Amino acid sequence: MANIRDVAQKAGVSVATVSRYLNNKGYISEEAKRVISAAVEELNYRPSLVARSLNTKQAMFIGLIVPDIVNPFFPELARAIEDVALEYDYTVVLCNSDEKIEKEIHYLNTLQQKYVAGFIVAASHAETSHYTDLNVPIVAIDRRIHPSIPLVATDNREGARIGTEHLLANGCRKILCMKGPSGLGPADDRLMGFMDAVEGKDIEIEVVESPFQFDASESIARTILQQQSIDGIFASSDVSAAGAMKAAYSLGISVPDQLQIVGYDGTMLAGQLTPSLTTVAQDLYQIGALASRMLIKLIEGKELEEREIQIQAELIIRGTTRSGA
Amino acid sequence: MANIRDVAQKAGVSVATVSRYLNNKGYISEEAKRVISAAVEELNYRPSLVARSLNTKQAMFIGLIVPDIVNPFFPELARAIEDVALEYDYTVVLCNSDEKIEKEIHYLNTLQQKYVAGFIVAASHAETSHYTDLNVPIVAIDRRIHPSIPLVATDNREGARIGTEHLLANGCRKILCMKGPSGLGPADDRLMGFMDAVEGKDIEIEVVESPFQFDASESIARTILQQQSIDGIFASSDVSAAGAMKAAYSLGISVPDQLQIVGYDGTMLAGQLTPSLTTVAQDLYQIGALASRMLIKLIEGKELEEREIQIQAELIIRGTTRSGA
DNA sequence: ATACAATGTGGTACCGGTTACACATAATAT
DNA sequence: ATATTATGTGTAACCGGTACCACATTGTAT
Repeated sequence: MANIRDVAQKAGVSVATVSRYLNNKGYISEEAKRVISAAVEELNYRPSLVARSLNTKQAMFIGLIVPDIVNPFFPELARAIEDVALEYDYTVVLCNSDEKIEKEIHYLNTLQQKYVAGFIVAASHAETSHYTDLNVPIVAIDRRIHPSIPLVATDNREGARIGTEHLLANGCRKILCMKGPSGLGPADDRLMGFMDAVEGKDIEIEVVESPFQFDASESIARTILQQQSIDGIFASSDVSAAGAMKAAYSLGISVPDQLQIVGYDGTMLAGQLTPSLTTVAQDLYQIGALASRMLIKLIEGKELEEREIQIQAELIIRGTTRSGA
Repeated sequence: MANIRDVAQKAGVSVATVSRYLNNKGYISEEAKRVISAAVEELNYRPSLVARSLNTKQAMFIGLIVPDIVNPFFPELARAIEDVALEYDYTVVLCNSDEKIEKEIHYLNTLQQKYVAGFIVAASHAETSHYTDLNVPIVAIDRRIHPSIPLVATDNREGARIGTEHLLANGCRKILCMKGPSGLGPADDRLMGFMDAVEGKDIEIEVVESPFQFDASESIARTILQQQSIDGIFASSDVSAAGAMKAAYSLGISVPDQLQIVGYDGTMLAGQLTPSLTTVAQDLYQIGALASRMLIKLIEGKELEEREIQIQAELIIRGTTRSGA
């Protein structure tokens, strides 16, 4: 593989001139451009990005830390981030944290040793000091890490309110709220939104905590559906809603006739279920894309107009509630 | 940030000794180890992996090229690859190709400029010259790229045969095969397996090509279900099967009573559908893990015992066929 | 005519590691 | 006693770029 000195020699100029040509900075004559371009072509020269990074102390990639890419919430986010990164010639490193603090720290360290340009993180901890004293730009998605760290997320409280109102409007009178893990910002916010909607109304409610996992959600829902006559479920994630649908099915409870269900997130999964799931959709692609653009701005040293972006959640009415098809 | 010279100075030794210590190669006295270790500790020194890569011409990461991480087939694969990579201190770069040859080439080039250690690729093309003359190790998953490139995949023909036999055993007499895009190795193999199973039997069949996408699959299935009295569907992917389930539901055809459906892949999606989908499962995690281990062997210059690994596919009987729950 | 900017180019130190080579000493073999 | 090997360490070139600085030349303002 040819290096910059080979190119300089072949073109009959100095390496400094070649470097200027490659980076399009400083003065270069048209003549020099021509000979260098020809030499680059002839040698099929590609600059070593590693050597470049050693100087600039910045490699053209960004670290994406998510709990688990298998959770259908994250692939869409990852996809959007990758699309924007590609546009700016960045490359995305995928890191699964399993919500374990040691894994987060491991990746933070390792990637910094590789001169990563920045991080996008869907964190999961109250313990955040390892994020706040980083010397690399970072953007949080979905969950707030710390007031000092820019965030892109949806208005979870409002979204949950809208979703719950929909159940109410459809006549539900005994509603189960499957809230997410407590301590997790969005889960708490969604619970608040749920409460906002039911408060002061003549509605029976039941709240249960359920992880963002299918199997656990199914069994939790099954237990409750067996004991009580629930006519509406507001689930804090599509995965939990899917678990609830399965539980209802296995108990012979028909959806949406006897039981109406609203999910949250607007993942692909929601649309692929049968009947398809009414859900409070977050525009996951947009969240990812905005976070990515934000991070790149920070990397480039630009100022952010807004440090926190709230996306509106939108109710998508489908087959698990009665006003849907 | 401290560098190796700082450490050497603080420890009162040369940089060569520090380097030997860090890489655990060559002779180092216990005394030297102690003082260096102390200096490293005190300065909180982390070696620059970029500087290291510039020498070794190899960065500790591997490129993963998939058509689209949003397709539920790939996250599980990616997860497995990442887990194994982590074990060996590699880091995974996620690349979505959208099945476009230019994007594949772009990533191949860019990552080589970054001294990527190797690639794992779920390719999608007949055109493969850009893969074969790479000077970096590469392993194919799911789809064969070229006889010269190691492969980890399942026995698609056999898997499809087993899946189809199951429909036959359950009494289906008019079966629709939703095959994948032609030209794609696994899709063709699965069609062959389907034919193997129905050949010579008194069965009516119908074959239609359908992409691995939910919406398209749904509308294709709906059209055919409206026109013909199908009692069994063998779909070449879980996503297509999910589309077919939705189509049946919207036409008022009950699954599995009037129509039985078998999917393929064994993705999480299959288990989360209602009723849950009988599917020919590939052990996606294992495919990913094996491919990852294989690639790392190649990177380390070791010989492979086998250049092609076939995983057996396994039928998981669930709710969309009658012998299931 | 003189000063000063704009344009263009080259030499070389530097980023932070690795490693070939030289060299010294201690232990073992002949 | 001498040759040989094992152990331990340092010097400096090198990986392949970037960028500071010096230096020329040409154009323009005073």
